[in-house]
Amino acid sequence: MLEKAYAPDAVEKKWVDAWKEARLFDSAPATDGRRSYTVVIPPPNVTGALHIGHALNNTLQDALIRWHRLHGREACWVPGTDHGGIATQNVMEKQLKAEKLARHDLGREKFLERMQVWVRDCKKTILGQLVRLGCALDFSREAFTMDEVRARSVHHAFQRFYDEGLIYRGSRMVNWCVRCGTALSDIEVESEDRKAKLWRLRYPVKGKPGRYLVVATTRPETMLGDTAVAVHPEDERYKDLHGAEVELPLTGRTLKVVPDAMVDREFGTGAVKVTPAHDPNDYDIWTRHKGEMEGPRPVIGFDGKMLAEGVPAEFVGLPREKAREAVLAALASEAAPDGDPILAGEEDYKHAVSVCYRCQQAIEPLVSEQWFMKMEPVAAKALAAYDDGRFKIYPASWGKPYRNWLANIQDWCLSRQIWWGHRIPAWYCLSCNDLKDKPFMTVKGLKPTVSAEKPAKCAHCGKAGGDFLQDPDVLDTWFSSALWPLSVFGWPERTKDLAFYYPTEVLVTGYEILYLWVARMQMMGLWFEDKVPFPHALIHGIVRDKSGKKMSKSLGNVVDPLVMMDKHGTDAFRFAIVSQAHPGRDIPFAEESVTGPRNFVNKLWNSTRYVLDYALKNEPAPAGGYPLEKLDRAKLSLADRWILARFEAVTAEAEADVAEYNLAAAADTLYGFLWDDFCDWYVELSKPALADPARAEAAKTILVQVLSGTLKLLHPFMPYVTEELWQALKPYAGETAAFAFQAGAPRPTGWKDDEAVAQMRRLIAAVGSIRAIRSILEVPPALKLKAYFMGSNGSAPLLEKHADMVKYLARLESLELASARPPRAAVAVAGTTPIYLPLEGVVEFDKARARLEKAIEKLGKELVKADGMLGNKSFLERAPKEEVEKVKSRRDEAAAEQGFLKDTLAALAAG
RNA sequence: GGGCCGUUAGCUCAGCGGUAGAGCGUCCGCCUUACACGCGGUAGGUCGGGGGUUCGAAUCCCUCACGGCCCACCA
Repeated sequence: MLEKAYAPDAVEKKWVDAWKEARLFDSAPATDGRRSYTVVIPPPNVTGALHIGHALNNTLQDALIRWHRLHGREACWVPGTDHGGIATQNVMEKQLKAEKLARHDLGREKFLERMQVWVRDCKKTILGQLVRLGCALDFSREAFTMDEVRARSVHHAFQRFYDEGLIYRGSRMVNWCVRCGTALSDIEVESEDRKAKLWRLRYPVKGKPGRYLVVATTRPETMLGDTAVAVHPEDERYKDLHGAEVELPLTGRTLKVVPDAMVDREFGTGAVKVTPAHDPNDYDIWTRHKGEMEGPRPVIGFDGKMLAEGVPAEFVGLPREKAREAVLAALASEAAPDGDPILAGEEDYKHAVSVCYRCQQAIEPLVSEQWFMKMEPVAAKALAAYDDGRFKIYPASWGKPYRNWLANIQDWCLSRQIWWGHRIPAWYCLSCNDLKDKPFMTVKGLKPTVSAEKPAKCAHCGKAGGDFLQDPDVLDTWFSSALWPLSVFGWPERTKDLAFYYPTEVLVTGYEILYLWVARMQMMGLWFEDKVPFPHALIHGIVRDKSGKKMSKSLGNVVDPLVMMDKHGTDAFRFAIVSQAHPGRDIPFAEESVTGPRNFVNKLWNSTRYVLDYALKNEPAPAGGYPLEKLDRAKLSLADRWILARFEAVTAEAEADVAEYNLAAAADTLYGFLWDDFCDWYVELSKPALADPARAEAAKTILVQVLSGTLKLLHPFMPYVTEELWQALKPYAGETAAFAFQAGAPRPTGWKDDEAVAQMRRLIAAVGSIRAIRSILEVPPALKLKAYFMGSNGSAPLLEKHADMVKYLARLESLELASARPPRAAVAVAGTTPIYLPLEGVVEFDKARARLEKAIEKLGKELVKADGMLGNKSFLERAPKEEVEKVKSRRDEAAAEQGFLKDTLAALAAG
């Protein structure tokens, strides 16, 4: 016997333990021909606890895994975590900072040791949260992007790309994060609108006294590194200055004036100072005018401070921001030859600043030596896979941006100057490479030997057993993430797992990492295995706070999933987020949104209590339970046939929704079925049926089977409560599986029955109509009324046949056929058939009038509309016949009902 | 500067070519023996504006407005 109320805590704990004990979610390659259904988790970074976005992401995956396991696939959901590169290193650096330490105080080795300890704890937290959320993960397969197996995958991939000439070392302008101390790839840079100033600087033109070239800049400190001034080739104002020279203030250096079409004549002064060492555009200008101007002159170092070389002593060593102030001060006091200051103006200006996606600090573009990967050939494969439909994105609207990104792909900067990550498997023979006291980033022409271990001999000089230095940098964390669907199955080894589980089925993730991760997995999978790693990607939105703002610690609007689970139960919380996860939409999460689902859990609980305690009276289950197969269709009641048909239809609907990854729609469909169809109508109608020995057996069977079937369909969304309830129903349902997970989905029963559905719909409407009248006219709820219907066609035969049902549901004393309209009666309708409710002495008629008039008016509008359509020749000729029929019957019903209401009104007035 | 998404009941959102829906909230009435985390009923929308296609448009096309996101080298 079930407790009176559902207690989530105890039940959840019970099943977590039982599932674990049974190793329920462990998977092995099937040998009986069953297909795999594989999902690899987007490995959370080991940066701390999971947030509500993870809860959404993993609930969706869990629902898919459980759904397809119920449908007979060999489901395998691979858990794991990501080492998380810069993000994780930053977490550790913050901890160190609290201890007044920097990573260099510890040294690389000690630092990494500490990281390992942190990672161990963090994994435990994360995996514990996933378990709590109910995730059906195969923990025997837990992987980490930096464990030994994954390291082999990474080294192998690097080696192959290097051998194929796709990975190379080169000098480029890269996005440098001064705070994180590392280069970043282009997609790790975000742009942020910031308030700034636009300053005007006057550069004196050489040989033309009194002539100045005025440049506009947001970064005056970089003027120290200027090597040219650019103007538009067609700009009349400056045509005479092409090839002229200007003097760079504060330094006395000479700059060339170069014409370049990139310059916008409308913006600023139409003249641009060119700093090829610190601006990507300027760098490009230099590449176009190499013979005409000096190349990059770096003035800002990797630490963000002004360099010594070529910088006036007063600025040397100043951080960028301070240097800006100092340079501005100097330019304001520095007089040009005409006596006026060099600094000629300042205006407010808002513009996009490139910032680091991990620390939001302004990016400093710097030229350095880094490892890059040439992406075009790899992207071409992914592009082809997308175009020919081997890879599909849900919702499809993400396809265009995805495609666009691949089509315009840039080389990928792979190396990071941090310690936490896969060390780049490149070694430098000290005979071939002069590395004495030089930062690798500045050494040109290095000759690497690529190898996971210290190489036996140099690939360049062939010297064996020499001294080698391993590249100090690590790989972009996304490089190992990109290999995830391969590496978790042991690739490049030809493992049985790889053969059975790869390619995986679907990748579920948020759109913020579509390029960073999804696209790269596609590229890697196609390049190495010639197969898409997953044919489908389900791209969900971001969970925001209830006002639509992004959740963030600094805003203090973060919702902790654990707290939600504690307060409302895991199932209610899961159902709340899934029902809001409409394809392609962000989710504004309000805690109140868990209330409905919590009530639904309660509803499920009590429906099952009804079936067990009330319908089955807690009697022991007969051998084999109450199978549907034993039902004699000819003996079923209308309600029986109706609920079975509805169940069949709803099952198909939910299946179609899930096939399109529209889990919110599936959840909604099942919610509505259980609550409205099953509880509000079938359960109510089963009460008199159970009291009737001729019908009791069928009612019991249908209650048990439909409810347990619905529980199985809901199990992917709310695993705990459905497990608990399904277990209780199991013997009655005649099921033998140990857990709901293994119980199999409801099979089609063949109970399609359009007639029953149509008839039931009619009777439900009739009951609704009677109830409405009772309620509006304030008939005391407990009072049973007499009712009469008339006619021999329309719904009359149906009412006659199912008078008991209507009587029970509408609280009628009697429902009989009458030959004449009873006096002083209100009227309800069943289609075109009137149901009269004599109300003499029961209510005050005045109250009914206003309401009747309103209803008559409303029906009048409907009639006008329907008549308009039916009077329209084009409609009659061109619309499908069934549509015309629909309108006709709608018109007839409205006309009939309006007639009854008018009669009623007249009758009331007469009284 | 491109591209995408959104604008539907008081709130949060479904629906996306055939009479406007759900949940929550409102209001009225009910402790009717599974459930007051409940039951029954009720009010509330010219589906952002304007054009067009169609027998018919919230749903398709164009355009405008207002939000939001993504991409892009305007100093």
